Amino acid sequence: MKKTQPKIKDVAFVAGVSTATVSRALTQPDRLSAPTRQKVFDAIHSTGYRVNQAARNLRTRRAGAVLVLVPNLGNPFFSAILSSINDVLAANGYSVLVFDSQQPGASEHAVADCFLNGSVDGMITLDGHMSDATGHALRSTNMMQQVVFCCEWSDQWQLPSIRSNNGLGTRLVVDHLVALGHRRIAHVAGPAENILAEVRKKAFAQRCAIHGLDISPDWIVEGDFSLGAGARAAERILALSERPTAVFCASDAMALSFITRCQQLGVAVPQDISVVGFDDIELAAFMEPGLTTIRQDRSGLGRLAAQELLARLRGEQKTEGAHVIFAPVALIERGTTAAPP
Amino acid sequence: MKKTQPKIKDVAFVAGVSTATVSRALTQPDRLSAPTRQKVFDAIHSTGYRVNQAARNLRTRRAGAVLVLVPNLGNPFFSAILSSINDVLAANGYSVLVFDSQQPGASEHAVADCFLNGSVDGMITLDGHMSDATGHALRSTNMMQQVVFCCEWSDQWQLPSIRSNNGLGTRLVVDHLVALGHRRIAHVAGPAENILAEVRKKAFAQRCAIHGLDISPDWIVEGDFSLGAGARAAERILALSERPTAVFCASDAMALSFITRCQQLGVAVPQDISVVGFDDIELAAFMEPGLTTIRQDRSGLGRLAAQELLARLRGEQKTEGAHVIFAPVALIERGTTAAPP
DNA sequence: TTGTATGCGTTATCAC
DNA sequence: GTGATAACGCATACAA
Repeated sequence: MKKTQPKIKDVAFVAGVSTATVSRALTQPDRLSAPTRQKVFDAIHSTGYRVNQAARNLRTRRAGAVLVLVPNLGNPFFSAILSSINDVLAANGYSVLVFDSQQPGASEHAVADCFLNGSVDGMITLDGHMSDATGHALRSTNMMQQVVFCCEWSDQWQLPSIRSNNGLGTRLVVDHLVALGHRRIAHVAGPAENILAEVRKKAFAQRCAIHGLDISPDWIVEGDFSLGAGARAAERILALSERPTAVFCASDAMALSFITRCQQLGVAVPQDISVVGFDDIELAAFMEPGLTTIRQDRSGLGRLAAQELLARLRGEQKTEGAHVIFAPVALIERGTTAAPP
Repeated sequence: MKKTQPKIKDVAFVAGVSTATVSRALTQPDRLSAPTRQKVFDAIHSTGYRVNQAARNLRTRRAGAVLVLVPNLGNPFFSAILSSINDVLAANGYSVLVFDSQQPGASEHAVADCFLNGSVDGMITLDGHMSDATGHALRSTNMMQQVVFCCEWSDQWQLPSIRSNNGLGTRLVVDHLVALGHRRIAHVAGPAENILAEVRKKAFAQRCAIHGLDISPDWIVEGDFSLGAGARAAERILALSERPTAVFCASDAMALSFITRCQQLGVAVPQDISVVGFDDIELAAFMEPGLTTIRQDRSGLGRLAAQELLARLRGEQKTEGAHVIFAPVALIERGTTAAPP
């Protein structure tokens, strides 16, 4: 148990050099001669020295930390992405600061504060909504270049965005169902204000139109991606006089509870009605029947977002405005889709 | 777009006071007269001043940040706890730094570094394993008092621990099954080196003994809490010549996939075999039949851990060593348990 | 109650 | 290639 943490001065004394040299050994080892460099490293080792981050941050005006804004940390879909973001950033020496954007109280200004007080070098946000407070804070600190959207995005702010190819995913779903012979397809959408819900719903309508399908307004049900929403949607859709033969749910969670409610109401999946999800959460492969769904590359989304941000933090990425990178999606055919009854 | 962030000196100039007064207005407003306090606040507002965290941290030798160590961020069970930890800490002005302890590369020493370089004031760990590197770093920085276990824990390090009452939960399960008439009960455990797995397995054996049940060694199957493990366990248990009539799975994930595999193998739940889980994840209520399980108070666990740590950071909590707080558990009876065939 | 002056531990700017 | 030294922005002991 040491009295106190050794400082750079102590290392310099032990190594018989100046503090400047020790500092250089840490940040730009090439600029030192081999022997002195070795002396310094030995001294660092023998003293057990670690740089004081606060002092370094103060001097360099950097934070060595990145803020990740997650809407609902409890949602496993997001936490998987957070995990891969964390991997990449940690491997590059950045700390990851997490904020839950859904949390009522602090978040509104807390995010802005992180930039204003310099405790963060950049941000990856999984939340397509960006508050004005945040936007202004980014402007006034010239931080707009160090913000990356991941999964969700906002057209209001012209920022780089890593996202799944939602349009393609939706088209794969419709094409798959049409190929099976379905002509009456329903859609359980996400919440109206959500960009993903909007894009998928629009792509769904367009693709149906291309196939010449008539989609009744009753067949478009608004949900919120949650388990509860899927169950409620099932009740509404199964009660319709003209019942669809297939349903495209905008999330696996809604698809799962949709199917459960069907079973409870005596409707067989896929014999009576086909169901497709979106996400390919791990459970999709472990239910019976397995869930046909669109796989999103969650770890890829996180990794790409982290790499894009890293490039910007290094000043490499010069592209201005909305730079969109699409992560691949794929249709995973399992047991919840079949030919219509 | 300002030229540069205003500093405390600028505020002092505008308010017509000294920098010390501005600093005091921020940290101990009571010690100022009402009028000067007002002047300072006005100046802060008009200049758009924000404290520079790095400078403050350097001066106060605090970080204003807490490290949360999560084994597998992608696991929804942990992320739900992380969420409530985050809520409490954020509300108290602490940033939350997240680390994935399962991640192969950095984590081993990265955690220790956080303490050694002073970038963190304390830690909540959801991982019962604490590396020696971390332990020594805690010792040498006198940080042992600012570490709290949550969910999992380690008897090796005498530290405060917030945990569910795993023993009670397990007893509730056994009693429930026995009350239904079961005498042959299997257990799908967690991985051998996991403290939760160990505690639940031991409690299971003890409670079965109290009820006079003979538990065949074949009926204890080691898993790893994952979906894959539940399916594998089902295959093994259903193949036994002397098949149990009920199974207690140490996690809901294993229970889910256990049930799915049963269905695939033509074994009906709960008619042929009863299944109980542990955790009460959200999905448990949205499957058919609903999963009988032990509810853990995830948000409570996180909240209590955060509060315990906050008290220690404030220096209030004087209790030394292993201070254990049990979060309540409850048996949630749903549809996967019934009388034996 | 308020102001003055110093130092927190580093890095960057000069010299040499 | 290396050393002396001045910031970085804030909080606090001490004076007033």
